[in-house]
Amino acid sequence: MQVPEKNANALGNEYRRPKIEQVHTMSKPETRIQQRNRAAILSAGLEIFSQYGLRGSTLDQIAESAGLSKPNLLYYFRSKDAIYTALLERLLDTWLDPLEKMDPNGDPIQEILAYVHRKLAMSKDYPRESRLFANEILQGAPHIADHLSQDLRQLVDEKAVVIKEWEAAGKIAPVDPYHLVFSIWAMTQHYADFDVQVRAVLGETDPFDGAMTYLDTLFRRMLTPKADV
Amino acid sequence: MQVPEKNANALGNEYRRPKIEQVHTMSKPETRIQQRNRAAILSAGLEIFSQYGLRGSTLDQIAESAGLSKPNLLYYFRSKDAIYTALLERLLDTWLDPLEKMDPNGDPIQEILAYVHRKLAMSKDYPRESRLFANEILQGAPHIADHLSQDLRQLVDEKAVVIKEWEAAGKIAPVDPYHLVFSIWAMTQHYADFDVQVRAVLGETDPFDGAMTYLDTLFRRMLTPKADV
DNA sequence: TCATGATTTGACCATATGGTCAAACTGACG
DNA sequence: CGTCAGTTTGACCATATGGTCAAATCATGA
Repeated sequence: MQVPEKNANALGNEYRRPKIEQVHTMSKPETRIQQRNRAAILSAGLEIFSQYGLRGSTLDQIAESAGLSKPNLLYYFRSKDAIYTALLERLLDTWLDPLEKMDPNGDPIQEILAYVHRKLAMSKDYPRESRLFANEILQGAPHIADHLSQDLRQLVDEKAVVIKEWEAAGKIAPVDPYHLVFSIWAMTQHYADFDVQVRAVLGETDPFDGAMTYLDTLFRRMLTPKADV
Repeated sequence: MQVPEKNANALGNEYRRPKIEQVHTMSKPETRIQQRNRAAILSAGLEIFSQYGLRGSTLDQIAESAGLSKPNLLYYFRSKDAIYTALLERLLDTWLDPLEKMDPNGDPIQEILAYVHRKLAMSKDYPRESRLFANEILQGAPHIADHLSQDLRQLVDEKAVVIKEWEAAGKIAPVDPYHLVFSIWAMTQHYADFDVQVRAVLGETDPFDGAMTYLDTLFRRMLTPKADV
């Protein structure tokens, strides 16, 4: 499966024959070892990539962190890039999930606050994922540009409609729904991505306690419709 | 090499024969050529580093962007790191400036909004600087950790007091001043650092117009004290 | 014009790094 | 036990990259 690649395909190296990808595509079940090692590699990749970025990370680092040899890594993933890409793709779902969960039929302010809550929890519980993502976007999102203008955009468009409906129903004060979403992303992810800076300023104080309170207050005040309307 | 991150790289500068540093330190005036080339190098460095990060950028890239040969680069800066560090240090002042300008004697809400405005303008006009900074923080701020817990922290502490006084005077609604500052950083810098994402979602629409309106509304609603107080 | 220091560069080096490969090893199963 | 797909690795390679250096070129002021 992955070995029988017959490197004889000395044709263009444009697109290499995926050794492993076929395991997925061609419906061969993963062995226990494969599962374990792939998981270990992705975990190690997350750790390293989130810290040093794609170009700043080396296969040796990842290999060591995964407890495997470098050639062994490349037995499971065709290249460094493949590990990175696999991570990003897996991450994207996780990333959109909290927004997807926002329920059009729930109480508007509660729904938005719950979304903020979920996002902040992600920053707290998955800071490496957040940083990996941030790094990718910072570099111009070369690996996920499509996803952004497809899936992400579509989802946000969809939720923007919902928010506008809430506004029309007088359930929340008027706001630009897109910038509302941006501000939620910005403020919640800030606590993961800029963690060192936040902690440098706050000292010993834990950022997340105060953050939740603050964000709650912020969005409540901004979104609560004026009483007289 | 990047993991080992041996001795605090700030210290490692001692043992080398600084060709250029002496020009600075030893009070020798800069020649016109020096000024021009140093400026070109810093400009090129900003361009490249902000796009690929420290490790992701190469001297050759910077050299080409600066229109100089690689050895010539190293005639003006002792190392790649030296260029990066020089950039960061120059950037720090610029970065703190908008907050410093916040006037304790001005009208509270106006002052805060003006600060937001200045920060957003910086994201718009100096996105490369913003990204360079973001990248450094994301990596754990290895080159400016000190500055953060010194200068930055002190400045924020100082302004936090001012904000608390405004609050005590009933000029603004109660808020945690630290998280208020964080939220301003987060939301304004988001438009520079996550530019691709924002644009992927907004399509053709210019982000900054809507952003200013939105942020203005947001902070006004959050900070305006309740009428009945 | 010439001397002298500043500037520039081609050639070069050591190391790091992504990736390859053939050979060796392992484990599950008939 | 034997087999063979699946797994692992030591040795190796090509290239990229940060950095050095001696020699050449240039600029400027006496």
